Amino acid sequence: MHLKNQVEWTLHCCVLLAFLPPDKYLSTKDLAEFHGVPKEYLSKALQGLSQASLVLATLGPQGGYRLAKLPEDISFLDIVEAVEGKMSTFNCSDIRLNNPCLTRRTKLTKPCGIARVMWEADEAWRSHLRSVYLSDVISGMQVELPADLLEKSATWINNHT
Amino acid sequence: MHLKNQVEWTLHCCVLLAFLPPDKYLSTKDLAEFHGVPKEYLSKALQGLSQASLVLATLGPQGGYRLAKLPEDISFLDIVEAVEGKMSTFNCSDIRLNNPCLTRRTKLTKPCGIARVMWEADEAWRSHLRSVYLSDVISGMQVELPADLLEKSATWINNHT
DNA sequence: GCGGAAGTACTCGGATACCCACTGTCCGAGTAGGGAGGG
DNA sequence: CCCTCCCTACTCGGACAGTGGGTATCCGAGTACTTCCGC
Repeated sequence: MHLKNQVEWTLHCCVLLAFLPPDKYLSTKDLAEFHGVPKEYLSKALQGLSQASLVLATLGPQGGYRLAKLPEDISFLDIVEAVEGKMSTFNCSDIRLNNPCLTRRTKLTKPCGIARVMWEADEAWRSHLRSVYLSDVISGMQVELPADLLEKSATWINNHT
Repeated sequence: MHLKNQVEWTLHCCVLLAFLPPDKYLSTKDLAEFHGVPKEYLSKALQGLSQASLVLATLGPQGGYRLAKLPEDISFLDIVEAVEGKMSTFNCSDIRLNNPCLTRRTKLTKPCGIARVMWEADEAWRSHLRSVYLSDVISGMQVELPADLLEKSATWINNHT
């Protein structure tokens, strides 16, 4: 069990896009350059965000992506699920039905107890991601990161729009 | 992100082993037959449990596996980590260090804020798994499952030791 | 000088190869139980 | 009849192939800007 690299890249891209002036766009090329990741592959991850309506895309020169919503309205779960999918991490294949002691008549109404625990754990994970918004980490960064780095990054963004 | 099938198999095997009379063993062959899964591959998963000292193995006729501890002392996390490993689900490759605005002097002491959130979510997942013990699901099964199924399964186990 | 249309350059989006880890399988090392033989 | 030794059969453990999803890449469809031409 392992999250894709794309998740990390996408999260960082969203943070960067949050610093973008309104109605401006940042291209995949610039996003990839800023984070030092392969442009073409990052593009595929951003497609997921676009399909999930988390970002807006525009073509042509000066085109690219920008956030479709405010950072206060985009949770980590939104981004993670846009890339990883909404499928549960645990897949119950109901192997209890292979129990040789089961007769035709015995009915198992409730879902498998083991699967229930695993699904609860999955929900605990998602619940935490759902509780953290993009704006939260941005506020944190503005406190923790050196001021000059934030300023230089902001100007870098402005030079690339 | 997706858990291996082996996790499901292993959890069910542990539950079955909990019903085993003390000092008796159940072979991989029987465990595989009971759950309808490939014997050879299940063996590989049980090796993980053995290396994590969750089960004891014995060779020869009448050999196999039995729990090394009481069901009250084996958490879901123990089993999941024995199969999936203790590695975090989120791998931070520190792409923030590729930021072109970073100078040689700027120091980033704290870990990446994004990674911290993802690690917290991972910990929430593990925390839930850590709070549920094998004995819990067994108690639940003894309430929910039909009595005759439990009895037949118990006799099945006794016939295979 | 101004408006419009064509051309161009740049963007996203989907379709296409490559590679590692999960899945599945096999065989060898080692041991516990059973049986035969001797006392 | 009982004890000991040997043999057999069964077990786990690690080493060996096959396949699907993640990783990386490329090219085509579409658009906004720019430039040029005509009025």
